[in-house]
Amino acid sequence: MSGLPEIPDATVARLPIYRRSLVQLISSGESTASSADLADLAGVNAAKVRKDLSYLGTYGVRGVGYDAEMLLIQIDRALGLEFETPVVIVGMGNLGQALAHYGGFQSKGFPIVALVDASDDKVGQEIDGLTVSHFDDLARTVSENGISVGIIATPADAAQKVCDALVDAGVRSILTFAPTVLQLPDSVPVRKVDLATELQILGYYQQREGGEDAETA
Amino acid sequence: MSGLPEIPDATVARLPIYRRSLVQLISSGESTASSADLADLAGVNAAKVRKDLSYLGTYGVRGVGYDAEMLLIQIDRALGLEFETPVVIVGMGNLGQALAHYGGFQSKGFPIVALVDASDDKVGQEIDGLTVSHFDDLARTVSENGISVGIIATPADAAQKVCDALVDAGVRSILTFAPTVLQLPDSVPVRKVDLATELQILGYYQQREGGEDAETA
DNA sequence: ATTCTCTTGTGCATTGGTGCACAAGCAGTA
DNA sequence: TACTGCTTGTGCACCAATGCACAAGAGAAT
Ligand SMILES: NC(=O)c1ccc[n+]([C@@H]2O[C@H](COP(=O)([O-])OP(=O)(O)OC[C@H]3O[C@@H](n4cnc5c(N)ncnc54)[C@H](O)[C@@H]3O)[C@@H](O)[C@H]2O)c1
Ligand SMILES: NC(=O)c1ccc[n+]([C@@H]2O[C@H](COP(=O)([O-])OP(=O)(O)OC[C@H]3O[C@@H](n4cnc5c(N)ncnc54)[C@H](O)[C@@H]3O)[C@@H](O)[C@H]2O)c1
Repeated sequence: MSGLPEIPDATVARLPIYRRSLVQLISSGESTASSADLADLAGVNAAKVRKDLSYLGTYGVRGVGYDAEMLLIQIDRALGLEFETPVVIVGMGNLGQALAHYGGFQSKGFPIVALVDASDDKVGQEIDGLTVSHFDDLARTVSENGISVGIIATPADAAQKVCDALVDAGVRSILTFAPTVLQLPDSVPVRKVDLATELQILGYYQQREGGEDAETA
Repeated sequence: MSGLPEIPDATVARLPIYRRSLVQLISSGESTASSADLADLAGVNAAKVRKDLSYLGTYGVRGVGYDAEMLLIQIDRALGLEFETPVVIVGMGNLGQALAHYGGFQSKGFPIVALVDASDDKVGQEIDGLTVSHFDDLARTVSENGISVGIIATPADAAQKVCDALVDAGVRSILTFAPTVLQLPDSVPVRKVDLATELQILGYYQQREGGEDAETA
């Protein structure tokens, strides 16, 4: 579809960090950003920054750096952030409600436009200006609102069912908090956030305290 | 300290998934687990499972598989899960409160034993059986409770300060939700969970919808 | 004892990621 | 125009991770 040249996974995972760093530089008045500046703010090697950015095209100027505004536009284009991406949260328990209240998604281009739960306790309730709708109406909720991202915040044992329903409803990518492996078509990308897993990973490095790092990929 | 042979990062990140799969097999009555079983539940390649587990030692039996209970013990030993690891949450806003209410940490060996905030609105409040203590008392809170993990759930601009305070207080590893790069000594491992970043990564893969995967590392 | 079946453990080739080091090239100055 | 200072873009060598493929070994059956 897009004529872009295929960006390595490791690079894609860093683009949002560069973006954040860049926004920071811009808001502090800089109009150009060098790879060294970005490397510093992003906590990585400057050569890596340059190689990563080179996948977007040749937007740097030797001897000067990158034009900050231009680079931001290019990163946004690569990440598909030119347009807003509406999100639905499924599962309005502890976590789902915290996510619904969080303003950070809206401001980053991912407005939360619908909330869904299966429990009668939750359905109909108003949370942060949105009325919780029923899981059975998911397909309609998704299509009516043009939703393309689904966030799963249900217990693990409901996650696969919710996942299937989201895919059927036409959601194009999924972010899950449920600690379980989801089965889904290759055409729908998933990211998993599992907090207990993160703590367990820390346990390993903490145990052999003494230096090795534990970078989040 | 431990005479263990140094486990690759990629393997460490998968051990918690194997652990979860193993617990699942055990609770469904299995007493042995083959690499194929585990691979299936964990959503990875069977050869990878075997190579990963081989870093723990030689606990499999050819023709049979792994003794489930024994393997669980070995994974727990590698991850330092033999003993409970007390946790403090700093920042009792939306997210901090959701985390405090979540029972999953306790049951996975990471009891939340203290809650901290800097705002007078929050300090003194009781949440889930714990009284929120003041940020200025962090050092005492950490040492009195033998806390070794700190979770940062404050806004990004307070995160570095909180991080420094946690390290000074003697915390041995950190999990942060603040969307910012933290500066801290190599001896203290960190893991970062950044939800906006996750959504942006999904944006890339969604844009070039058509097959490439987007595995969480 | 021999054979057959099943599963581990690992050697090896391949792929992906990292970072050093340097030539290429722009801007500003004289 | 020629020179200087700075920063990009990338070739290259290294290291980590992946997964195929197979020999080695365990147990069951005959
Ligand atoms: N709360 C946390 O801080 C936290 C931390 C780490 C992981 N998690 C994970 O996040 C998930 C949610 O956690 P939580 O604490 O919010 O749980 P919760 O029990 O508070 O909320 C779960 C919600 O999902 C709803 N639900 C159940 N089945 C559903 C279905 N089929 N369709 C729609 N909604 C359904 C329930 O009605 C409930 O409102 C869990 O998988 C949990 O393991 C939560
Ligand atoms: N809520 C979410 O769903 C969500 C999602 C993604 C990321 N995050 C990130 O998690 C962090 C917390 O988000 P939130 O929505 O809970 O924010 P919040 O504003 O609701 O809560 C922040 C809390 O931190 C406290 N605080 C501020 N400075 C402090 C300090 N120095 N020491 C101790 N406490 C301090 C505040 O008093 C407040 O109670 C933010 O960095 C946010 O970007 C939150």
